[in-house]
Amino acid sequence: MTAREAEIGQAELEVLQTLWEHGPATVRDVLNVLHKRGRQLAYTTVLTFLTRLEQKGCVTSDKSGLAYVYRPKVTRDKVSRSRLAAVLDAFYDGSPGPLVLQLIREGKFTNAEIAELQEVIDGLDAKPQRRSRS
Amino acid sequence: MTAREAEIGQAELEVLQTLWEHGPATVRDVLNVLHKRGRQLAYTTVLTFLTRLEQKGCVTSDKSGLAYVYRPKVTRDKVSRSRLAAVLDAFYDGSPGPLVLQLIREGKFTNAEIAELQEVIDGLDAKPQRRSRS
DNA sequence: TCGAACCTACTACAACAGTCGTAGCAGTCT
DNA sequence: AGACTGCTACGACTGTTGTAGTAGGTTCGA
Repeated sequence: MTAREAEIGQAELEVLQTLWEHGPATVRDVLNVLHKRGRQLAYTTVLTFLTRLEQKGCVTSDKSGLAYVYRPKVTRDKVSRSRLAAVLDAFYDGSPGPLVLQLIREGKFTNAEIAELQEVIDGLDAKPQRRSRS
Repeated sequence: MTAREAEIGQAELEVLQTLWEHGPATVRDVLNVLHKRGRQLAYTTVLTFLTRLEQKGCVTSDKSGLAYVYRPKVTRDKVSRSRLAAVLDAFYDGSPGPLVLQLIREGKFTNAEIAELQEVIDGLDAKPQRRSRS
């Protein structure tokens, strides 16, 4: 419970994402990335988000040179896991089967993904009750 | 965009869930269900949530008899879809493959689910580029 | 018919999220 | 040294969410 990832807001998350993607960055770095994406924000707004993220334990900062450099303290993987788990608990009774079925029904998977999935699943040695190849 | 499901708060969602599970209900009905679950809320709090959900277009109400009866206007399916899509977009680049792989890696699936999944996937006629049977 | 029980409408308020402005400090260029 | 530029600290404001109280109407049984 080091970081309360659950309480990362939408806009805060955007900022955190740029850190995950681009590594350690200053406020201005983040701002530039966001601007490039068409996200118009004030410098101080980004600063606020980074400060709040730091208070929440999601990033650290150290002053190297002129400005503070922020770097993520929680991994993207961890946050995604907990977000996914939240949706899973709220809507799929915590079990991922129905979730995947829904994704399949919606045709979200590309053929390539389905093939890959097939491979991975076959690779799992989970009760090989109906596997036809070894 | 009839209903802005994105903006349903956590507590509001709890209320909406009871409507999905128990069908049309009055404020008191919902309150009873929640109390049974150990969720202690005031009557007026539930009323507030239902009122807000109605403003957001997520439920409808009609006065049949003494009290208003609320019924869901958005389906659970629709909301779960949009929630899942949000996580998908934010963390998995919109493609569900990696998401499922993560679930598998975490061992979230039971063996039975994996078997079922296998079945469903095999049943899909997705460019059978590596299917070995049938 | 009178009171208890129940219902809704309205109001309130704290916390948080999103957004930014101002003020002041530090380094830099001329 | 003075002017610029860039950075941070702090405060502020709005809207939303979670939570609830109060006031006033309606219904139903005694």
